[in-house]
Amino acid sequence: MSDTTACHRIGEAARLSGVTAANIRYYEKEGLLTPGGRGSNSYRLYSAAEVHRLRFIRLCRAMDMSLDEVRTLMGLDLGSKADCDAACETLDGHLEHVRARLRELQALEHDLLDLRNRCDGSGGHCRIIEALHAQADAQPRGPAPRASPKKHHV
Amino acid sequence: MSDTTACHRIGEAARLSGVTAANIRYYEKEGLLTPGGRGSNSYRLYSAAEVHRLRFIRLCRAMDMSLDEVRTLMGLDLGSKADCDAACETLDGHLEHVRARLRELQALEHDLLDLRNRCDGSGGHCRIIEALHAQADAQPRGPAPRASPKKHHV
DNA sequence: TGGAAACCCTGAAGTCACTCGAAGGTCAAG
DNA sequence: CTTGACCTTCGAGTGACTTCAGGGTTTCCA
Repeated sequence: MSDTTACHRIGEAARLSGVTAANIRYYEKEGLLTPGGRGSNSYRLYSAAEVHRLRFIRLCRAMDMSLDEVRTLMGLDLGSKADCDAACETLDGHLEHVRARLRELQALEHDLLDLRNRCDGSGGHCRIIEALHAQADAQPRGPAPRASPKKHHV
Repeated sequence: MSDTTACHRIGEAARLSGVTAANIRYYEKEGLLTPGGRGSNSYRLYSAAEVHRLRFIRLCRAMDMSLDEVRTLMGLDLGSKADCDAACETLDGHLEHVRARLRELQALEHDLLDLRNRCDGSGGHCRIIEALHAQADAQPRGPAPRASPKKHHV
């Protein structure tokens, strides 16, 4: 099952998978897709299996995995115990990362609301900017305040 | 109060503000910091006020604002009604963005957990990869699944 | 006093995951 | 025969950094 079913051009593959055409070319360049067949006009052609692969990638990306993680995941063998462990590990790492970010954002929302509530919109002088400055002063000096200035992706 | 109190070198300013030295230079290059005084050795020197400004930036970044938003916010005048409105608008837009991201991440966590629970670690064959493939197949074809492949920053 | 470690400088390039633009080739409908 | 939708490549741009190369300076300890 390689090129017998290769029938979609890139635009159609894009519509079917939800990945833009430009992005599909990018994934190919990045080695997430093996450069499949081409028509006589040198247009790229995609089989249903390749569209599936694209959808798989999009799904992983929607889950905020890095392309590296996706590459790892896609290289795994369903039957192997070692590969199962690898998949679990990837997922666990990922889950932790998502949760950390979730905690950060919740704290963030709280802070932002707090800040927002300082302005009654009545035209009296604005306490928002004032408050931000005060907070900056109040920060003791710790290495990261609460939402760490992202070093990780996302 | 300009250079009478300019006493910290970049490393110390970094420690005091929680912004790395390289990052401080970057902010200066980006115009978020006015290029303050230099010592006879051409080392940058930072006053307490400048350290404060750095902390302010870090706080905003920790709240996931873009440097552009920070620039806007820093240019505002505390007394002006128009500027107060601008601050509120920035904050509101920002709050909405944080909340949207929060919703996405919650859905994400759910999906990841779901996926993770498919592997009991018992050594039977791994259902995680299988499940991902199945999901990719099940995806109807919509333009974005749930967590939109980020076009916004963060 | 000497020399190593720790600090500072600049400018340029690398990172990630795209996104956009220019300049062109191909194809079906009207 | 032209119009417009599609496809091709390559190169550059985005944001917010980080890292590197190749130097100069300062500080500390023996």
